Amino acid sequence: MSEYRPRDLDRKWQQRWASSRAFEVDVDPSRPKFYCLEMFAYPSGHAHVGHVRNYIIGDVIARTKRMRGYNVLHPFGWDAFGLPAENAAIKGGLHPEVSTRGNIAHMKGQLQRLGISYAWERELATCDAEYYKWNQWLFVRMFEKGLAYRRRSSVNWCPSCQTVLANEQVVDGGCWRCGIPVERRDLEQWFFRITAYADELLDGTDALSRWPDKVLTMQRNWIGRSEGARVTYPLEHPPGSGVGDSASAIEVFTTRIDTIYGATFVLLAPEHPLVAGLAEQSKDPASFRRQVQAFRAQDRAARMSGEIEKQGFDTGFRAINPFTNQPVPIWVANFVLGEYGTGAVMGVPAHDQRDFEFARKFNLPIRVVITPDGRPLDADGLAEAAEAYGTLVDSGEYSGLRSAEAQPRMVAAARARGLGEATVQYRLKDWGISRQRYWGTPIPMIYCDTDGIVPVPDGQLPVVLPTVAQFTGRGDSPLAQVPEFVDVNCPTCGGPARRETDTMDTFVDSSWYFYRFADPRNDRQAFDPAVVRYWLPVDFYSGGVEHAILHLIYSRFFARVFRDLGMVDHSEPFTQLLTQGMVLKDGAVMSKSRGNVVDPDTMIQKYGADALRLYVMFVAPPEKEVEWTDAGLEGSFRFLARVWRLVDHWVDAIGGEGVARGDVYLTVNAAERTLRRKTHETIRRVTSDIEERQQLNTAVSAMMELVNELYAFSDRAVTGAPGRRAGEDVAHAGGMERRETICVVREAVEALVRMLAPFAPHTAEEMWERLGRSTGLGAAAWPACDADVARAEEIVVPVQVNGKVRSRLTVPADVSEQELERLALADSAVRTYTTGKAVKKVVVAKGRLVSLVVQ
RNA sequence: GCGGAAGUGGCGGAAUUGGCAGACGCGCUAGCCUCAGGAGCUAGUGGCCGCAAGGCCAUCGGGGUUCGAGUCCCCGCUUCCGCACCA
Repeated sequence: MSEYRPRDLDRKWQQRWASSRAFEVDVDPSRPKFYCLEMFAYPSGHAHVGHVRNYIIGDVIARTKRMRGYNVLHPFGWDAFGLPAENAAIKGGLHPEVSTRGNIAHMKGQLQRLGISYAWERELATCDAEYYKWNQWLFVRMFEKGLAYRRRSSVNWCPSCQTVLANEQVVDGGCWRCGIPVERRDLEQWFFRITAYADELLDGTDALSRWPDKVLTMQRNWIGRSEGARVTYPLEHPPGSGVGDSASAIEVFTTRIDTIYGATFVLLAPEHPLVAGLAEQSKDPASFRRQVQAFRAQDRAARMSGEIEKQGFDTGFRAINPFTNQPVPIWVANFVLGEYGTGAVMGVPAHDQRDFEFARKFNLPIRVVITPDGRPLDADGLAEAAEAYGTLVDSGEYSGLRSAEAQPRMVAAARARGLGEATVQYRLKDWGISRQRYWGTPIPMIYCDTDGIVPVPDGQLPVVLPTVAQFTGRGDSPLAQVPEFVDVNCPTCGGPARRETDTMDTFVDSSWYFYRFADPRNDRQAFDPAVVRYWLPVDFYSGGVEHAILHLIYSRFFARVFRDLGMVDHSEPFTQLLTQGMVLKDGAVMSKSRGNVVDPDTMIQKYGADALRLYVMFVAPPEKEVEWTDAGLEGSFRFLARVWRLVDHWVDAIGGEGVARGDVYLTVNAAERTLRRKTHETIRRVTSDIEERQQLNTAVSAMMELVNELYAFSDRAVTGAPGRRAGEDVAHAGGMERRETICVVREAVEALVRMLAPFAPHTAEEMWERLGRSTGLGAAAWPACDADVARAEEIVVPVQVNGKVRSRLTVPADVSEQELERLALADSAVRTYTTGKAVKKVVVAKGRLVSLVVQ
């Protein structure tokens, strides 16, 4: 009798996998490939069980696919650039390079102690020059294609992180990382033209059938495509001098041109370019500017608190509604967004709730021009705006048309007069990637007074991040303080020039790392297209839902950039996406500051890696949030020990390479037949739970059922009695079993050990070895389900009378509907409910149920 | 406010196509084994009534469709998530 000692097994098998390079793979066109990937990790120092859950999910998939005969690529790496390491350095700690390398070493050890089957020879870190060189190379390609460009614009600035943030990185008005409210700053920045792919990124979501709807919805909303029109409102009296001349009209964006006859004012965002000019020409420029300034200052605070009160003021100027030809007042309003559309809107109070509130507050006229249900609306009696589509009224020649008919005609009319055109507007904006920080990829650009902006020639890449000794945390780029870095000769004219000193957003690093994994040591290219063609796209990708927009939309963008560079031949990089739920402790997300982290190493020390792996898979479906409990982990440990004892009990009888002769199954008894059925049914369930349904929790419970069945069977086999007998110790089976019993049990135990391998690989490998199998649990080791065996020959069919189950019939599985009906009506328990009553209806669901209606 | 997902025993969860609600595990109870048990084995464990056989009720609440609803439809409540003046 041997004891289950997981810690010894962990060590033994982890060493063996490493020395045999068990998980390293190469391109092999003769085998189907499977690329299994978990989002790589930011090396924060310590992984807690919440992080680790994701890697276990991926590992179960990877190990299963490997056993199913796939050539499985399962790599891991480090999203190693980023602010926390640099911030720690500012606080007087270690250089980011040193702390990052140390954190990587520790976290890698944690993953290895979990027995995650990574191809570690492909490990990469984005802070390696061999990696970020290709960030720079790609940046230059994008610059050449006009996909990377520089412009001055108002950007999000995090005062705490001392850097610019992309729109995607602003959450609830605050920095995604530290939560501090962001400010607006005008800065020269590099942008990636992701909007060039807006339509494609949106349409592409339809094809992502194996992504969660939630993520697709979030991406669609983020892209925010809306179709409408730009319409020009000429100024009533174009100012005769100065700024006004070139800006003698206001262009608005609207999705509801059908309501334009109801436009009774025009609203400008405080940031609108025309505002300064109007202020200049106004009666009281100082007061005008003061009010604009108040709105702009307000914006920041308002973002945090949510709703702000609508405010505005009349500029005193008027514009001409191009459809009514009537002048309407121009107001500046705090709720009009400068960044969206044209920064100006037409105010249609009768049919837009915001305009309605604004008009009521400032006593602006309300004109009804749409009747939703044909019944006239009274402008004075409106309680809220009538936003629904309907039939146009009081709209000149368009009166009487439906909204949908009117819109294209009105756009065409505006266009004919040069006062408008149909446009599509996106919420998505170009991705600002400049960061005024040190610990990132240097942007490979040079500024020359003669030649302007010049990319670093490919031959001079990588632009290596210089070692900086002092981190001050001041608001300019640390690289600007390194003269040896900044001062450079212009690649074109050779004269003195300056390097760009900003670094790239780290989301650039993570937008293509999954390609590099296919060919991680290539020093001539970012990757060999032929190798990528074999491995990509990623078949299974899992990670946190917090990347639903950020990383996943950027990666989809990069895939298209590589495609248009001719380097990949797909558009979507991730075929299937799983967003795993978080692990909570005491009802809250684990975090160092809360002090509620569960350390995987502590758990491994106590129960072994396999118990931890199994518990995390068993506790809930992968995408659900779970609450950590130590008791649950103990339960999984008990299960593994139970399996261990089972194997221990049978090992002498079933061990060795003996192969069952096919005909032995012809003489099995009833108990043996039941066990065989359970075995094959379990294979079917576990296989589909892992591969198709990704319900890893029910895969585990199916195996638990098989173990329970094996225990019950062992009891019978031991005692020779048909039923279970309390007190019998299954550990003393002796060697007296029938040949049939041995074959059936061997079949069951072997299948069990194999199916357990993805979840509890160390325990399974050890048991497999103890069973005397010379080949390990490698390729093609997955058990096969015999559908004929899995199918029950007898089934129990419930009989309902008026919707209540009154009897159960045990019948052959292939019983006909007629026979089932006959048996049901003849059943004595059923008859007590049917005698003296009329059977009005009989419904037979073949093989499932009989339902009688009596009266 | 808009959009999405969800609501099932004491707890985590299962029910795959509209067909026996509560698989599996945790916890709890009892028996066995044991020097001992925080080990193991066996049995029980949604509620109510009943000695029992059995019956009734039960999947957030209320309606509906159906022979049959946790599952489909309508109304409402609650929770979580995302978006949040996007014109």
